[in-house]
Amino acid sequence: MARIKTEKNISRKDVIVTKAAALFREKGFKAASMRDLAEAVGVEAASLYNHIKSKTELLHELCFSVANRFLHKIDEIETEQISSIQKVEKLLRFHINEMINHYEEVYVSDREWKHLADPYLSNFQNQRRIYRKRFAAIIETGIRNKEIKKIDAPTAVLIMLHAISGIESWHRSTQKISAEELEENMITILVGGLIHR
Amino acid sequence: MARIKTEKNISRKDVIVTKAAALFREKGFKAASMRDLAEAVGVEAASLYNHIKSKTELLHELCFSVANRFLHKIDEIETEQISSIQKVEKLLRFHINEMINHYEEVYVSDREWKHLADPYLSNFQNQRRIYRKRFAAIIETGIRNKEIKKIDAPTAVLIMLHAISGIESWHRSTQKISAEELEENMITILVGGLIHR
DNA sequence: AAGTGTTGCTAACGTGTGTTAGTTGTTTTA
DNA sequence: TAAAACAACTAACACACGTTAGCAACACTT
Repeated sequence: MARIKTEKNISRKDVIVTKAAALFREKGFKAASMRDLAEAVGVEAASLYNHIKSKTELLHELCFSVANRFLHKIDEIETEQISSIQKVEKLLRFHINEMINHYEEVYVSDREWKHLADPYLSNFQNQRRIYRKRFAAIIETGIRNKEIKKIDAPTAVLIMLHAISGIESWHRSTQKISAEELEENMITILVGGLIHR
Repeated sequence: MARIKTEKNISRKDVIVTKAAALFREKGFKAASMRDLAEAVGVEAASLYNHIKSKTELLHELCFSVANRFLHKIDEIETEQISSIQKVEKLLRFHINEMINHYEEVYVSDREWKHLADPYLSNFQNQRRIYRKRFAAIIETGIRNKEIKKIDAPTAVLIMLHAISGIESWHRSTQKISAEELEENMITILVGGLIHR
């Protein structure tokens, strides 16, 4: 009888959630079936339900664990005594590293949250909206201090966050530059722009 | 008997494809059912098949019509006698306007192409890869001419293209800045960067 | 070694899916 | 106005899906 292998401190549920992230990323939440997931885990579909409540529960867990990591980080950054530009850069670097190191979870949280069911859906959307407002507030402070150009802050946030989700393409490309190079390039372009002066 | 209304030069198939774009954008390709689509069109599900071959055909049409518009544009821009930065800006403005004015089709083409079936899938991926290489080539020329900073061109392309897909959030936000403002802000940030000099 | 909870299995249910067949009604053509 | 082409309908099929019930095998405690 095939058992789900676990190492210490990793529950069988964690194994399932992790495999689910990879699967949802690859196929999309709706297109990924519980039978697919079972195969990836090495078990029959019904057996999954000894560890999880439902397919959507997997999505909840993924989306909110990612969202919470970002919320904690912005909590931390807001209180630091550094310039706005430095705050923006720090937040961006965190996003970039999350996308590099926890690719599948972050990607799924970003693209598949639409398939959450209420009340989780509204909750998630709220968190997201608030997070973006706080990000925009940092930028607006920077504009008032003349560190940052006079731009529409929400638009800037939208550009930054979506630009980072492009790391998806980096992950899948065959000729990758290193993670460090990627990070530096993204910061250069997003913060400093394209034009050579 | 409920008939699909058409105006001149718009076939019933076009009506279906357009409604499909809106539906696929809202729910995702997999989650959108033919019965949903039928309801949006105002007809029974089976009736759709008098006009289309299959559900995936709808996705093909959407993806490739969008892809072709971008390919034509880059053909045009490549031959122009302007600086690399100007070419980049022109291409970006085209992307932005496509995203503003043909939101649903562009969005679906961007996010749902994974659900294409071979040989369409490989075909689409190829076109996409080639398009990005041509975009990167423009940037590399700019770098050699010292118009553009020494950055990794593929990374720059990835940032630009994904940043633009963020216009999705603009579409759904309640307090929108105008389309013109959006365009100018995006160009400012993407081409000129964040830092005030 | 016995007992107990855990984790797996098989079988199956109910529902929703894309799609086809066959028919009826409507518009266009001759 | 009759015939031909088109576009809608109802009914149904075959299949894949998420999930549950009931039972068997394993692992750990005492």
